[in-house]
This record gives sequence, C-alpha cells and structure tokens, in this order.
Amino acid sequence: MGYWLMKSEPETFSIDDLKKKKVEFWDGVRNYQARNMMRDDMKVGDLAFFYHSNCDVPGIYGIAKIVKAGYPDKSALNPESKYFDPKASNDNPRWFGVDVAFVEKFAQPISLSQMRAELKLQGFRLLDKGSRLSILPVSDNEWQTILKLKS
DNA sequence: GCCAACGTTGGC
DNA sequence: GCCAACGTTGGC
Repeated sequence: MGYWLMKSEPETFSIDDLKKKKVEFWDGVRNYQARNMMRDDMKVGDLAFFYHSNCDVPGIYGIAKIVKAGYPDKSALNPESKYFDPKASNDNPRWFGVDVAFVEKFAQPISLSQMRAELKLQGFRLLDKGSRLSILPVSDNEWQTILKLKS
C-alpha cells in the first residue's frame, strides 16, 4: 500500500469539510510533480495524511483514503473556476485529481514543529527548506513514525 | 536553451 | 505582512 501527504489550506478545504462530505474530488493541483503522482502513482486504497498549511498550527489533521485513481480535473476547463487553465482542453486535460474519502480526524494535530523535532524524520521531504509541493510520497517508516507522534 | 522577471507558496 | 524558495513564463 502507498502512503501520501496532501496539503490544503483550511480556508479552502478542511478536514472537517471532508468529514462532512465523506468523499471529495481533490482538485486544483497545478504543479506537474504533484499532478504526476496523482495521475500515475496513487492507487485506490492508498492512505494520505491530510495536512493543513497557512494556518495557526500547520500540521497533519487526519487521514484520508484514495477511493478513485487519477482522472482529469474538469475545473481547469471551467472559466468560472479559480482553477481555470486556458491551456487545458478535453483532448489535453493537463491537470488531474483523485477522489479521497474521509477516514479519521485526529483529536490533536501532529504539528510541523513536532515533526521537525523528530530525528527519525530527517530526510522527509515535507521538512525540506522551502518545500512547497502539495502532494508528497510518504515512506512506510515515515508513516509509522509520524503516527507515533499522535498525542 | 538561457535566464530574468514574475507569481505563488507557506512558515514565521 | 514579510520574505525566502520555488516553478513558470517569455524574450532573446
């Protein structure tokens, strides 16, 4: 099974929103590395940490599950959407997303600073200086190590 | 193909 | 709100 980390700003889409909706299309990713992972590498059944950025306590707020593998992100075709991309078309959708389902919301988030303090997480890409990638692969070891930080 | 300019991300 | 890091764009 694959493990991932998916970033979202709580203002845009939060773990509570996902809990309410149960399943949601993860749209709006406009970065090629992140797109490639969603299009090519994410499999149904994979689990993902739900990370919130740009908020009081940046960190992991819960877990989601991939329930549908990558397919075109139609928001790129919609001029009304804030994710509209004039270079996308039906023939060449350019951007992709996956469906994720709510699994769990942690009682307390696992904060970025907690993860930075964990020596075993040295090398985890999230912690790289200037890391901005919104979809990240998480190794087995990293996944287990991070879960142990839950309070 | 280089690289400066620009826009965005995201922690602080 | 600041600013460093990064990705993308576009002129040449």
